[in-house]
Amino acid sequence: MAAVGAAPVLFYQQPAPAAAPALAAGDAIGCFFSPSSPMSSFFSSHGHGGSSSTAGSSPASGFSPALPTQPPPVTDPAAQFDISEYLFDDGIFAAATDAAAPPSGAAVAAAMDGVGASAVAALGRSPADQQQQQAAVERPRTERIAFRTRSEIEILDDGYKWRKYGKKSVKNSPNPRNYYRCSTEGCSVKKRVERDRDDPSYVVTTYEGTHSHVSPSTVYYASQDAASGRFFVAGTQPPGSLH
DNA sequence: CGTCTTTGACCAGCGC
DNA sequence: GCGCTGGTCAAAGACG
Repeated sequence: MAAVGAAPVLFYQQPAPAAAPALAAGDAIGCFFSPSSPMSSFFSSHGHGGSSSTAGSSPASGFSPALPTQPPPVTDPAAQFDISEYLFDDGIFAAATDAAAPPSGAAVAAAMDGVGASAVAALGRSPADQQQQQAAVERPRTERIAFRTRSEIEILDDGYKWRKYGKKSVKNSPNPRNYYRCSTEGCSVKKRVERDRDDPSYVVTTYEGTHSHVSPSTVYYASQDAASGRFFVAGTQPPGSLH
């Protein structure tokens, strides 16, 4: 399991672009969120990663395990945050800050793939919320996953380009909920962002659906220096377009 | 000028 | 049927 690469596993699905080209010995291809992205820091710093399936099946699954484990540090203090809880399709938050082993990339991918009971994540903790969650479970399944993060900023840069399309005040919460849609043409992924009603220092981000494209800021590593072990960034295009 | 945000209106689902 | 609530639409304005 790669230390990075959770991002494409989470947010990428078929149809895939052109298959990755054959690699020379020592080559490695990987990706992670934008170097300036706090999300990249999250995924790599926890050391859990993405798929390890055969290269070439899709850019989302063809990453070598031999990847750098630490992207450039996030220097903007306002952009730094602590991931606190993951929310999977059973609607249960799993603490991450104290957990020795946060959920694996495979587990997250499974949640995003809708594998499991409901594929619906509800944020409720009160009885009323649980009723809402029950209702949500009975609605048509949607790939949805939520993160509860401690952050000063609400908009966590996950590498994708989002367009805000709505803002709504939510019952029992003093904080409005913001609605975003992936601005890439043909991609219907949505996300909701709101401050936690109990602790405004936390931001609850809920992703719905899977991207039909790679992240615009995905970084691909084209080669690895044998002596230093460092990777060379090839660009922001899928491996198949590098030649 | 193109893109994005804002914000009020509208719609659908649900409970009573 | 009615009201409440969450989610979405779309026009207008802001911004680079």
